Amino acid sequence: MDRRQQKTRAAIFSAFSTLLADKSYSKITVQEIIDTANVGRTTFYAHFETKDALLKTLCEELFGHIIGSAMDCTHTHGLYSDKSAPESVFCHLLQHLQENDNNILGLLSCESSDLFLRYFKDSLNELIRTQFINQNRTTNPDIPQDFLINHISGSFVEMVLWWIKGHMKQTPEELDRYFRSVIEPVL
Amino acid sequence: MDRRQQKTRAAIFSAFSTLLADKSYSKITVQEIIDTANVGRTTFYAHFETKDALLKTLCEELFGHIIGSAMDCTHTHGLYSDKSAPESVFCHLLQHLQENDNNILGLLSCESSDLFLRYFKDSLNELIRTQFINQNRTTNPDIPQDFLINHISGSFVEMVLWWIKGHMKQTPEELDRYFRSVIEPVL
DNA sequence: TTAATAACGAACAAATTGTTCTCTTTTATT
DNA sequence: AATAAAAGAGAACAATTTGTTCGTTATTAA
Repeated sequence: MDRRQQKTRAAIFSAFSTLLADKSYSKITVQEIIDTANVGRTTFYAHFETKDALLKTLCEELFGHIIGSAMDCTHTHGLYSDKSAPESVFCHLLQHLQENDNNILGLLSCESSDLFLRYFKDSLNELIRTQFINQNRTTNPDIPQDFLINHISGSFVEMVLWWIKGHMKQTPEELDRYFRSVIEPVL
Repeated sequence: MDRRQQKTRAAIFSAFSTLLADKSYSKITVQEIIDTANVGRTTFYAHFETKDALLKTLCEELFGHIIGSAMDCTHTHGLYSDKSAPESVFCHLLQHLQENDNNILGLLSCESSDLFLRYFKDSLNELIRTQFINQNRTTNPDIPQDFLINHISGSFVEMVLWWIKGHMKQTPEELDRYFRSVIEPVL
């Protein structure tokens, strides 16, 4: 890809992230993104059709990366490494979040975090669903598997929201313990 | 209150709900609300400062009502009527939702459902928190109560999202059973 | 009946959006 | 180093949208 395109793209993403740290997605205008990124109006529209398209692309890059790494993790270890293991995929994910790659935390702490967490949850659902299918788990037959999968990914997302809201006082390991203590009993 | 004010207010709320059934909140313009409600531009702004203020007021009216009724329910019965009771507050809430007062379901099924469910969750959190305080529950001391409260209300909201997404195939009683089977083990 | 008040409608400036030009700069390639 | 292709800049644009300010008309409560 042309070096100019890369630079422009990076500038727009960076500007967008910066703005998101300050104000909610809905209040950010294309004009502001253009000004902050310091690119021409035409250039922006050459790269992204709308502000929504920009958001979508950003989410795809971000969560594609983080979930991809978790996928690798589960392929070798399963949802948990083993029954007594301190290292679950969830812990792995939380650590990834805390490392703050690509300022993902900035996005998840911003006013529009819901937005990102929905994308996150969709990816998580996939991750957990494949785990269930691979492991042929024997769950309570009275409870639909689909419900359980949604419960797990949903609870995880809600936990992350709670974590962020409380300024991330807990370590990923602590959170993982909390999470397992409310999830494992239902599996 | 002046009869004219009531009518205007109702017309705006109704127009807003109608529009929300068709398109996402962010894509609705004040102009459309004005046109649909068939009120003057000045009149709209005399009632609500912005579109956001309108949304907030609508949410307050809606969830104030539904949670208020659940509050009454828990004051007499507690979070569950008794250990083996088929009637939990959650069931009560779900039934309320299904009855579709004020077209609340229309709002919760719309593209902006997240928006409403956040309001819903905040109210729920209050409801559950007061329950915990009143009952002096003896929960696992290693897990913060705050985490548990968030887990419960969060899971409930995620379940409702799941329910709506799947076109509400289940009855409130079924859902209540699912929910209790994943929540009671952790209490 | 009357005084208060709510709604209406037109017009307004300012900001935003997405597009279409032309012109300049930067690439990759030969 | 020369060149053709691609990308960006910048100005101008019509169309919407927003929130406000008028003066006027209708409705309400007393």
